[in-house]
Amino acid sequence: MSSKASRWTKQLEVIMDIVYRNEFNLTADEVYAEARTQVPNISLGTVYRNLNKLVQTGYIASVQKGQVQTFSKHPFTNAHFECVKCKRVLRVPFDLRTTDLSKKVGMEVTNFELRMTGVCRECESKCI
Amino acid sequence: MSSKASRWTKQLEVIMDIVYRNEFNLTADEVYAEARTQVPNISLGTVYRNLNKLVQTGYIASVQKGQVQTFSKHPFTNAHFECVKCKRVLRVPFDLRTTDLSKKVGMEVTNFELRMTGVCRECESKCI
DNA sequence: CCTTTGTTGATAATAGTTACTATTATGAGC
DNA sequence: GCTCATAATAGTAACTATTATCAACAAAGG
Repeated sequence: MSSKASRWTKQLEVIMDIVYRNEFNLTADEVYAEARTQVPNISLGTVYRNLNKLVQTGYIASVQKGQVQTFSKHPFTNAHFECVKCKRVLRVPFDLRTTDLSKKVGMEVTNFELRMTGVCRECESKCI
Repeated sequence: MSSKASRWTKQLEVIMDIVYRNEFNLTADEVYAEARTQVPNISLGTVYRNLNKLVQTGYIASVQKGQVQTFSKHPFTNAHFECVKCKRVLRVPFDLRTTDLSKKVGMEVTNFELRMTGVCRECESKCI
């Protein structure tokens, strides 16, 4: 149990709400832009702080895309294919469960991402 | 086939060699430090340029760890568990083949990484 | 040779994220 | 409600990893 009491702020609520209302992965900047419509002078640092807090407490999940961190309410179904040529990241369907992974690694997996790399169909056919 | 001819330079060779001699994933900085012992005035930009070139041609693989990109000769067996508390990244054994993945997604998968997140055993027992 | 063009080193620039600090606001106990 | 300790905030600077820029260089082919 943590020794430091966590406080429920307007900002935290707004950020949590944005992630939960959204179906897809959001970057911190996207959350920031959305949050500013509700709390005009909210700071980007606050957005990062609260997003990371929510990840650590397990309320939301974080997935790395290239060099940017993204956040979503979905703690699963994250399989991506990244093209080494055009750098695009494509979502691909994949059935893999956190419960199965937890058993395999012997630790509680709350989220996962399967990131594959290669050359996408488009670049392959273009012979870039 | 590419239209621009690629040249085999001393720097490219040194960088390729470093990655191939090493069993584990290296950051660009680590490759840079090592490369400087052989080519004292090599530039960090050159290291990045060549590492990315090697990734694109498929000679080496790149795996994202947190916010840093790492490079390795292993194009497979990349399963990691990242703790959301202590931020450590642990390697975990996992059997998953690129050939099987290629079939599933319908594109040639040259490399993949299964990244799981959760709370590691140590942090779990400490109740941080 | 001489031209073309890929590569390099040095450095500036960028992107994403975190750290710092004075100020504000939350919430537990009165 | 009011007080007070302190967590959280806004604003901004700093930091880290990576990429872009560019003059100088070097290899390959006529």
